[in-house]
Amino acid sequence: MARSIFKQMRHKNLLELLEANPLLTDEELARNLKVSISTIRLDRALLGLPELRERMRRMAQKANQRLRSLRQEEVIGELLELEPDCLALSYLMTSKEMAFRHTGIVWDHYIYSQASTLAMAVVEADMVVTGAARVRYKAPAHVGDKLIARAKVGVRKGNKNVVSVRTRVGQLEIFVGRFIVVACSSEVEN
Amino acid sequence: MARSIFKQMRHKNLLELLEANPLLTDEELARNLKVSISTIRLDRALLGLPELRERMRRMAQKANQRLRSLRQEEVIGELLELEPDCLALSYLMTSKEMAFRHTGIVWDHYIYSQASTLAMAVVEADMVVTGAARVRYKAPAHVGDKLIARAKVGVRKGNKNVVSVRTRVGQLEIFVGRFIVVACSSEVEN
DNA sequence: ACTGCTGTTAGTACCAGATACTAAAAAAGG
DNA sequence: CCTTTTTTAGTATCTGGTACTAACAGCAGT
Repeated sequence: MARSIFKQMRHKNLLELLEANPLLTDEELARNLKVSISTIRLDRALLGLPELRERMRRMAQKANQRLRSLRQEEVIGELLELEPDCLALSYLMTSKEMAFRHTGIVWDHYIYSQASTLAMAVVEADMVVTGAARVRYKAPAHVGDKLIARAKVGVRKGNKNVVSVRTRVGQLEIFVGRFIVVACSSEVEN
Repeated sequence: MARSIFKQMRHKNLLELLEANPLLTDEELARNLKVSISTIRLDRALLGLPELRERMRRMAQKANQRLRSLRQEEVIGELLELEPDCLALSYLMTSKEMAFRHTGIVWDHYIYSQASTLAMAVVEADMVVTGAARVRYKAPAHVGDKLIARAKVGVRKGNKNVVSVRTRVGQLEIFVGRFIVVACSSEVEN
């Protein structure tokens, strides 16, 4: 029973190592954790972690998609719902990289970025640009908070759309913003 | 001599195929170009193109770096001047990673981030937080533009500071923002 | 027609980093 | 001491290659 604690620790370390650097071979992992390659393979199997090549393949594929897909990945956060010219919903998990050094308070520009990209995504046009915005941060967001942003399209005047975005953490509303999103009628072609 | 033209064409096609999709195996490339695998290998050797795994490895590494840089690189730009509670100046070189893929127009949130972090930097306090902002993007910034942001501290009411930020590219003013920066008297210690 | 050269294909041996599986050794616990 | 868990060792096999050798196709020049 005592050993299973070592095992759990090793699994935790393994996950952390791969999180930090997914490009480690089993051999390097083994050296790092001071166990045999066999053990690493066994642990990976138990944890359902794919082999190096598969990990590389996935990262490469993701990178590839990111380079040409635009809409999906350029939205900061994960797009959960989209009804063009009406509303949109996105989810952003905050990590410690997004926070102020030691306070754990998330930088405002991450919240802004999620809101701004969502506001742009919800407007259906060949090309969109943020023209202006008025934003208010009602409460600080902390590392680990799950930010749910909801965009609603308001009035439209010519090529200008007013999009309201409200961001919540649980029940608490932490951010309200109003974006003027300008639709440029494919001024610059693809 | 006539065949060397075919060869050149094939090399061109090979390069284009790999540009479009770097995740093709030699076998797939061979099928695509209707030659043998040997020929593909030979061509790759001649053109100095790495094998699939190496290509994946490079992409994965790049993706890894980019993920890190996007999140960790505190987008501030370079602080050129700082006179606490008075004014500050920062410089941000825009790269293609900061732009909307096909147009070369820089995402608004990068411009916002530079301005916002500068506004926070100029306020002298143990801890600062952006409370609200009103921003206007007057002209698009393009990849390669050097953004110069200038922050000026305005009125102060209690722990709230009004900071104006103006961003220029050369002579052209592309951004104006007014930030409410809240100084928290070290509510959360380091 | 013979020779020389370029370009292409085929085939073999080998490698890294794995999987999948079997077996055995080591470490506790009872 | 015996049982069970955990770890290690070893073998066969796979993929997507490298590196190298050999053969063949086709045309050019003499």
